[in-house]
Amino acid sequence: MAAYIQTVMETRRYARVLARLRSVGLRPTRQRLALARLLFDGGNRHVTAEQLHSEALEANIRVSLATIYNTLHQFTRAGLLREVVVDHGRAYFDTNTKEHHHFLFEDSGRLQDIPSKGVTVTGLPAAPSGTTVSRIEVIIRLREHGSSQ
Amino acid sequence: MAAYIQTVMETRRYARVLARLRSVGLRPTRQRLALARLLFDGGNRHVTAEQLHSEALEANIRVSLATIYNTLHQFTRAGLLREVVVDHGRAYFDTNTKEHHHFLFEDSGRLQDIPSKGVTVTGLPAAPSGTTVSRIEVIIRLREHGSSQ
DNA sequence: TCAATAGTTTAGAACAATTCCAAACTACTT
DNA sequence: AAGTAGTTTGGAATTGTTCTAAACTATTGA
Repeated sequence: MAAYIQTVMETRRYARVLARLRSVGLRPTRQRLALARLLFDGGNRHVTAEQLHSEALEANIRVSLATIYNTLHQFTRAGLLREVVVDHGRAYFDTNTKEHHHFLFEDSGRLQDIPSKGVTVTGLPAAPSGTTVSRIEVIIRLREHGSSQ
Repeated sequence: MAAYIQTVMETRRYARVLARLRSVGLRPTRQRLALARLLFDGGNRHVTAEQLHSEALEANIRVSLATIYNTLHQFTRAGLLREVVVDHGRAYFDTNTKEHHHFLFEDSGRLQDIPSKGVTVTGLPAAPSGTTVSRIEVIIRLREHGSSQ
C-alpha cells in the first residue's frame, strides 16, 4: 500500500518533469530527466556544475561533466534556472527563478536566498540610453565572525 | 616653460604615488610605481589583469602577468582597489573604493559606476546571526537593445 | 658605501573551471 | 524499421589565475 502510493507519486513527479522539459522544447532524455529531478524535486537550491555532477554519480546516474554543463545552460536559457555569479571561479545555478536577492557567506562561498518581499532599491538613475534593465541584483556579503577568519 | 611645468607636475605625481605605496607598506618598486600610475592617474577605472598588462606593455613598462596579479591583489588588500565580480572568468578591479554600485552592460561585460548618491536598499532582513554585513552590492544588468543580441 | 637580508619579480609549470570536438548514441518521425 | 536531427561523451583545448623556485632589488645598518 505504502509502496503503491510511492509509485503513484513517482509517476506523477516523472510526468511533471517530463512535461516541463517538453514545454521548453528539450527532449526528455535519460540524463536531462534525472538532472531535472535532482534540481527541482525539493526546495530551492544553489548548485555548481561539480556539485551536481557528484550528486548525480552518487545517485548512480551516469552523466558526463560536459552534459552537466550543457544541461545547466540549456535549463538556464529555458528559464528553468538562473545563473548567479558571486565569486570568480565557480558559477552557481539557482533553481529559484523568481525575483529575489542573495546573502553570500564570504568564507564558505555559500549562497542563501533573501525573500524579495519588501526589498526595494530606490534612488537609482535611469538606465543609460539604448539599454534596458534586464535585472537588478543585490548581493549582501556576509562575514562570519567568531570563525578563524 | 611648458616643459618645465610638465616636469613639476610629473614630479608631484610621482611623489604622490610613492607616498601612497609607502603608506600601505609596499616598497615602491619600478613595477608598482608604473602600475599605480596607470591605475590612479586619471578618473576611476575598471580593469582586468589582462587589460592592465597590455596597457603596461604598450606603455613600454616591462612587467610580467604574475606581477600584475600580485600587484592587483596587494593594492586590493591595501584598500587602494576593490574587486568586483560580475561574470565568471574575469575579475575586475575598481579604482573607486568608495561605497557605490554598478551598471553592467551584459553584451560587452563593461562596468560603469553608479554614483551611490541616494541609492538605498530597504526592507532587507537582518544578517543571519553569527555574521556581519561586509558590503552590499547592487548590480544593474543592462541589455543593449538595437544591437544584434 | 657595501653587504646582508628581506621583500619582489619573473618565466614557466600547474591548476581549476569551462568549452570544444568529433564520434557514438538515442529519441522522434515516417 | 530506417533515417535524421538532436544528444551525450571522453578527452583535448582554452582561459583566467595561482604557484614555484631562482634571479633580482630596495632597504638597513655597519
